[in-house]
Amino acid sequence: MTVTYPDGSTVQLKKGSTFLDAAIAISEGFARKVLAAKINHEFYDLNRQIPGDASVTFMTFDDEAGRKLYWHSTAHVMAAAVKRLFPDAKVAIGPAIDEGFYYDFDVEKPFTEEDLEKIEAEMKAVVNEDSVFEREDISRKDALKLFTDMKEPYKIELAGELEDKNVSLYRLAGFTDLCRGPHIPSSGKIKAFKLLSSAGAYWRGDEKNRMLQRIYGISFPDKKMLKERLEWLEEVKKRDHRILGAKLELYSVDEETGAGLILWHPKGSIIRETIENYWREEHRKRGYELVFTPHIASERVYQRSGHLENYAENMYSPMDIDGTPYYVKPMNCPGHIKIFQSKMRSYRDLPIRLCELGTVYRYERSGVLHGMLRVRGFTQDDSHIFCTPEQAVDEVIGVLNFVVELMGIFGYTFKAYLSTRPEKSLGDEQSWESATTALKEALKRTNVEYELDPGEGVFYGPKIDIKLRDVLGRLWQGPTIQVDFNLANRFDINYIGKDGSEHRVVMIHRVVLGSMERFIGGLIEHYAGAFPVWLAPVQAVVMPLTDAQRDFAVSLVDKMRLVGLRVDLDDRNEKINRKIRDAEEMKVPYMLILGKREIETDTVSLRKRRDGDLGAVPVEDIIERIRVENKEKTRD
RNA sequence: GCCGAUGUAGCUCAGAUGGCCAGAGCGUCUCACUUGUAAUGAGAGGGUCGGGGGUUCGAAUCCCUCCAUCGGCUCCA
Repeated sequence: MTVTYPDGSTVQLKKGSTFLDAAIAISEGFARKVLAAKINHEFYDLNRQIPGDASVTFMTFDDEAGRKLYWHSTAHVMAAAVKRLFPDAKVAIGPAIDEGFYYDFDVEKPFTEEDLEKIEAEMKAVVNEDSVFEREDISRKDALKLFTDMKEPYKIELAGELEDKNVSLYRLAGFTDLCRGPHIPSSGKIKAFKLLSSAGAYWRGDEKNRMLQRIYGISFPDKKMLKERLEWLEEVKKRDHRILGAKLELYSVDEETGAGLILWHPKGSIIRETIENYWREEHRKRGYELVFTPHIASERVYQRSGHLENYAENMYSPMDIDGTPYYVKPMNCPGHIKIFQSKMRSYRDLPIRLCELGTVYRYERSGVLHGMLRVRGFTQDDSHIFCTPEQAVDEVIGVLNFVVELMGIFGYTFKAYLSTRPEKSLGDEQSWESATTALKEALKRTNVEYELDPGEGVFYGPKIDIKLRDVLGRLWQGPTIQVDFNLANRFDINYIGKDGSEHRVVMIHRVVLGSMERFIGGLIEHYAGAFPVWLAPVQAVVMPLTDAQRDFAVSLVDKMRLVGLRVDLDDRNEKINRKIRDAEEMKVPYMLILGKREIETDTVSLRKRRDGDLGAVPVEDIIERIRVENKEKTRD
């Protein structure tokens, strides 16, 4: 038979040859790397026979599919180890995830740290045995009987739901699992792995179900890769905004004040204020109008908006004002709508772009709170654009261009997702169709690449989600652009058209930063606390060597502050080494060292954080340098 | 909310099996030193041992309960 490789070359193999044979035909070395094979979109284990003439693609750890099956296979190894150590454990599911794998088990007692170590040791044994993954195709009926005999209720449930008449089983080291496959040929292919954590997880993610114990892990074909991965995790830990936020005195959360409520300290406030000022400027430039709306509103408006119907579980209990219940606002939309409706609007007035740094409060379950990233009170950089249907595409384009520019300033790249109509949703098919088309058109015309996220839209309209990629390659929820039919209808938001009659507006809801809390929390990690000059709470510290330079230092600080720079004086009775160390620890971009020599020559010894000594520089040049970076928003 | 872990000075952490006034380093304050590119030295002050309740002659240590934090599940700006 003829096997065709992806590059178009072919090889003749005798009938009954396996995929491994086809890989060996390329080279022994390549065959060692190959994990599984694919014909069209169907995956095959390497030891399976090639069904006939075919175009075969091989998967290795270098491609995503290969990594996933490698990790998934490691999950099997882990399950085999767990079953050996805990024969009563019931197995649930064990998929690969973006970075690694997990397996859920139903056990009497949650796993402890020591258990994980034991499981790791047992996994090593399974790997050393170089156990082969054996596939068996059986009827669904037989599978059900098998898992009933094995007393594996979760597998019975899963097998019972499969549509196919036949299902596949995989056996490894005495452990039999219901699994579609494919797998790596044998457990010996796993060269390096580590179990990372265990935690409770509901069966099928539903809190009404029993809680299982999930173990997370990661594996690699090379010890070095595991080491790099563990170092990466260390780096993530070092950048944790909760640690850096405290160390750099940016914010705190206080138990007595309440969980999930951010206290912005002076240094954190400077960062926020700087971003907010920039944000306001950029919005005015683009024809947005800034507004303020109240923090509380009567229940009537939330009845009308539908929040009490659809969003009540995220809203706090009302307070009584003269017999009427009032709610703390969970969203800014009603306020903006009321401003729009305060007078008749002509098509000539549109688009109207109202924006607000609006602080909202939402109930979040205690277990989900997380530093600045998940809080109960936060300020959204919110905007609602009211426009005609014809203007919608251009408005979305405007927002996308805005996003591109703004995210570039912070050094983020991003990925866009278009979420379409979910099952539970409002509005007619035509509205959804035209709004989704408008979003697509805008993405196309701005050359923003996107992925489709079918059925992931909000109930009131389709949306574009933009995920930011930080320096460590992690994705963060960023800007969102949503078309909202619901509110436009509920509030009956109209404009007078050319024809003199009323028409429904198109309402576009969007945030660019998301919320100040989440955005800045993310920025802390993105920059590892070392904010660029324009955002740094302290841009420079002036350090006199001895008291003799103190007066000169004070006048230098004053001079720099006068031109708007954020400068501190470190005139503590400490050695210069100490002052430098402390400023480096606080991630201050510039250190200005003043000694006798400098004063004589009207220079300052300039030191850049992380880079070190830059030598003596005339005072004016230093001021200019920092001013330029401040103005240009230069990143390190 | 659920599962597990954790909570000792401003910070990082010691304090087996319950037993004299609860310790260290860093930071803070005071004094000395007047300093040349990542921690000068000495001294002093600082703790309801997360809150409440209980067991005990005696609790930071054991039990109950609440709160918060951390890792997840679910959800989300």
